[in-house]
Amino acid sequence: MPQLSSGGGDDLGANDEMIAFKDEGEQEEKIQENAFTERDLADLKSSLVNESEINQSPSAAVGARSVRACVCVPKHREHLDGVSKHQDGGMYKTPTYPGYPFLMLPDPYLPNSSVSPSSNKVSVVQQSHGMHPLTSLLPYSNEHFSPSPPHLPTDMSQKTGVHRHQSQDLSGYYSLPPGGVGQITPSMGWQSQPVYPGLSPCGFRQPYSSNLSSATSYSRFPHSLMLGPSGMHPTGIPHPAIVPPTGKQDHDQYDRSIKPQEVKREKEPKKPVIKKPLNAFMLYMKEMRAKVIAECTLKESAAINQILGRRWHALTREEQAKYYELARKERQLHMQLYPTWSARDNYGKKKRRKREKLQDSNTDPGSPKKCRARFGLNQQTDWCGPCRRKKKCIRYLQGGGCPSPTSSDLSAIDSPPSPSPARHRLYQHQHPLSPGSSPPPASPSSRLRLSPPTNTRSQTRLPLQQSAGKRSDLRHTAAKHAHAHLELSGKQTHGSTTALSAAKAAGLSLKVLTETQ
DNA sequence: GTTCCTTTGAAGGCA
DNA sequence: TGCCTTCAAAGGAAC
Repeated sequence: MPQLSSGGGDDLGANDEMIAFKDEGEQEEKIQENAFTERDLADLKSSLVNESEINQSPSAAVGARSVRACVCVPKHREHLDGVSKHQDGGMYKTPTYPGYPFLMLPDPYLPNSSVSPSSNKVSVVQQSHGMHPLTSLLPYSNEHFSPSPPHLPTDMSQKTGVHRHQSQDLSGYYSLPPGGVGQITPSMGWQSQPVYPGLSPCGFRQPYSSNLSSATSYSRFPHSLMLGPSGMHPTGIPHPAIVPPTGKQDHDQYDRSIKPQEVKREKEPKKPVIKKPLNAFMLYMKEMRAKVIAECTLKESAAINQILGRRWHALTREEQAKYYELARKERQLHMQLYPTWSARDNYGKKKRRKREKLQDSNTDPGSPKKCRARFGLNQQTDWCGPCRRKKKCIRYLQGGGCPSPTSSDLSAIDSPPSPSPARHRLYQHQHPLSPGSSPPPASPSSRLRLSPPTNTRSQTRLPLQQSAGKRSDLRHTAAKHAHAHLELSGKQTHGSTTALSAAKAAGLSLKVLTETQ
């Protein structure tokens, strides 16, 4: 795991944090800075039209790459290298993101995001799936908080705005409070820093000009989440991390604010949910997902994520460092915006039922706690009977109750040394093919898995076939695609740790792994 | 409509 | 302090 040395320290306002990104696009930046003309704007509009046409026939855009389908596997090694290079380029140089990072600021949350006026430079058209999440870095530039850009066309937001939804009709997306951010055109939002200085009808700029002048990232947060008093940040600036309480679906409803749902929503205002800032891997996934989908014609996120996890490990430290740095800034910004927010605030949304179930387990004879107590096990250190879980009894969670341990279970419990699951995985990570190494504690579901040490999770994950369990053949098929992809990549990276881990993650047998080695 | 799957990393809670 | 859990994104599939 690349540990960032945080060269410039963690101070949010450090200018050095912007240097790296500025260097990459400095040339274009200067050019664009001087070249913004009405002609550019016209080109921009034209590009928007073109993009719109492209979006109407996505197959055309993806088709070429999709031809490879799952056949992308054979070229994997090269592909991987290509991806790595492409990532570099994609992040900073590739023509896919012309002028990046200063010429565009598409909304990472906007599938159809095309351009952004966020920069006081000329925005350029951006393919939806090509939109670069690292545009989050853009706002970190002081430049975006410079005084109101005189060259910014007044109608620019209307032409090049960031929006989050597929529809071309922007007018209906935003129901913004009068006198608030609503005065920002729909395309303006978190990524429209250049607009802040001039806007601020609701005190938009003031809170930020001081605190976030040099290290801010709004890009990840959808402008569509610009909330009224209930959802707006105390600073008066709606942070895109704020989402309606019930998640994506509500979010969509919220965006399509002219729909009747909003009326109902207004009647029942709910406390907005501030999402967690994305970590490095999540940022990486957001960027690479589209590529993987196109290359492998996979649609199932689970399979895609496996590949992405594999590729993540294949990245160099420098490549990963970019994402770690971005994630760090995201967290810092998030921390500044919501100093009182805690990840705990969002606990229980998805797992509420499961937690309720766990709570119930405390009163159930089959609960892990009582299970251990029943068999005289140490509540903290001993395994919970047959499932060998420390704190949760898998069988109980499956609904079968915590069974009585068998003799072998008890012997396993008693047999010293009994490494903790994490230690066991760490050992396996260090000695992946160690003859005496026993498999990690069985877990029927990844939901119940134990968290391995950092960067070892994928290497110790149960084979997908197991975790898939009762999944349909379709799901298996999708997963197998990922497996095949991973398998061959593992072979082609012959002997590499990452290949091994990927192969293991893909459920390859030890025999296969050995042969691969 | 909700949950699961799948990944890694961050953060919080618990013992 | 170490371990464990939950959430963050994504979207198809299953329930």
